[in-house]
Amino acid sequence: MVDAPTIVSALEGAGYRLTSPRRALAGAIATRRGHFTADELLDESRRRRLGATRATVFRTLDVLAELGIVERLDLPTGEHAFVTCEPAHHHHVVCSSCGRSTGASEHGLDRVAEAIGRETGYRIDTHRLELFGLCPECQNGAGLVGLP
Amino acid sequence: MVDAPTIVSALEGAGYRLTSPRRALAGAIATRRGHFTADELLDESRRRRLGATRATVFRTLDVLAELGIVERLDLPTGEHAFVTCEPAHHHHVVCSSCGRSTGASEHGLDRVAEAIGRETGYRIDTHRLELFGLCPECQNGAGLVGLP
DNA sequence: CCACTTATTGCGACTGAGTCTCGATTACTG
DNA sequence: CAGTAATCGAGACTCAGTCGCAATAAGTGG
Repeated sequence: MVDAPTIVSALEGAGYRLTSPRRALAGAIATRRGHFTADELLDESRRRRLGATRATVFRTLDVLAELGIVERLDLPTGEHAFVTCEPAHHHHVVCSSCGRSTGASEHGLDRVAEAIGRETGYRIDTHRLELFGLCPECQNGAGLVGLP
Repeated sequence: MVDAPTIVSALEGAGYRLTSPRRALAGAIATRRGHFTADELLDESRRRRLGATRATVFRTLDVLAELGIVERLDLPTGEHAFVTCEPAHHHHVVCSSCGRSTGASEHGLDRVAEAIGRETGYRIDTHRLELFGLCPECQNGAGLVGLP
């Protein structure tokens, strides 16, 4: 999770204009705990009159993804979703019950990638690891509480 | 890569009917070296009169994915593609230049997943690792030759 | 070899995510 | 405070993927 001012100043720092739809979306994204889809964000924008239409939501998410503030995620169902990322964590662990998500550090994954490079002869540039399972709360039966 | 008879007998073994669109698609898929999209397959079906329409292509790919003969892949661009898989290899390495793809074995990835589970408290059920880079041929400048 | 049952197909309409265009607006710059 | 260029809204559009239904054909039992 990332807070709204951080998102806003990242936009500013990268030379993007601070328009009111962008500020509003930054706020909406900051409150999200789990992963979210573009459509969920659009719904929230309509319900709470944030003043961001479909095109703007997608454009803003594109910009934020480019800045590394959110990351595109492909759920096992094939849906596209987004998560906010903390800079130090490069992989995401997604709860398959409640949708919460958290970052995870490398834990030697680069060594795995290296070994795979040696095995296959490929020169590996990027990799993507997505993990799915039950978050601690859902393991305790707490389940789908407290999510937006 | 997997050859056509293997695909056909897998379908048969699972109790699916061996229809002519399915045989034709099995053949088309077997010749693929890299990843391919449903639409590319559909195009080939139309060009070579394989007698499989859009719905059939998608339905067949669904079945084959369920049988583990092909696997859905999410390219970094967000496109959905498929690759044929060899049973022992559970991850895919995709060439970002020519699209060729090959399988890779675990190389300790399950230990990484385990460590991440411990770090985050999640009970990890499934993971997905996709690696992107340059295949040996493209590193040698051979590039985009010989692909369908 | 024939008739029956039922999975599968084709067709075409439909859905829903994401994109594009373009005129209007508005944030920054000087 | 005016100018300019980025951004926005609205809505048409595209494209992947799905669905429903009538027609077809694959496997089966006689």
